[in-house]
Amino acid sequence: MERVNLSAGEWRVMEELWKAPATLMELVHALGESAGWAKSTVSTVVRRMEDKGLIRAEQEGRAKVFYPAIAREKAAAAETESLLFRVYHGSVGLMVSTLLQNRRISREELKELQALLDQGEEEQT
Amino acid sequence: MERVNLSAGEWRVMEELWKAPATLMELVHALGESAGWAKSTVSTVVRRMEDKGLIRAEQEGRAKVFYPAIAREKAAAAETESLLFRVYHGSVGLMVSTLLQNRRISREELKELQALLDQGEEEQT
DNA sequence: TTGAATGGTTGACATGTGTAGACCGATATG
DNA sequence: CATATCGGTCTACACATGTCAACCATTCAA
Repeated sequence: MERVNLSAGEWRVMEELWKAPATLMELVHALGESAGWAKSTVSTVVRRMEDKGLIRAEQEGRAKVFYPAIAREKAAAAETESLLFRVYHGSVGLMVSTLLQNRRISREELKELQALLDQGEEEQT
Repeated sequence: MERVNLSAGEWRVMEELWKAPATLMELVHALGESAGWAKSTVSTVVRRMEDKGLIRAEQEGRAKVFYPAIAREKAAAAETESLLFRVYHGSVGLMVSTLLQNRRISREELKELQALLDQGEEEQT
């Protein structure tokens, strides 16, 4: 269970690659639009991420195609756990309560959450 | 609604100050034990935090006493919201579901969460 | 009076991250 | 052929953060 902890910029890149693997130039276009990054910015971030093993590249014709090397769920879980302990000392209740206090949550979403909890209860049995 | 976003080190300091306001030396002792920080490390981090307005100091006798300048709930909420959007695009359901998937949650905690949700439902009415 | 404790301040270095300009070779196209 | 585009590398800078050693002035106890 590796300790992945992505920066905001790294998340942007991963988001693209989780949608679909892409060449550097595809990333340049996507992130140029969505993040306003210059080509060299994209390139640098991508290179550093490859060095770290967050993504990997495969030569495909003239261009390299980049793939995520970690699953989105894994990265999301790692970030979330890290925050859970740093901020809430591991208390899920506190975290969820904060989450709920800070928004007007829709009736539908409440139902969904309750369903999630019920599911958790069953598994426990 | 200021954008507070504390680093891991800053959290350690704030944790101490949220327990109770403290002098630099009290922080040095506490963080020396809990974090293994040298006196100068504590001092530097504290100074930078004061510059940023995260904490404020009041002369009290020979020593300055440091106080948190932001509430814990505010800081916690800011971090949580930031993660919620960066990682889950704002979906509370996804976030909670990840949280639940990653642990065996106790029956009591489940009850608590359910109570939280029920409360949310009432408010909505 | 001298040495330890109190209560600091300063300057410095390493690493990670955000950001990009300059440059370069290959290829496609007018 | 010239030149634009594709696909990419390299170097560099700034700022935040983690980390500390060295230094200093004041006070208090032995």
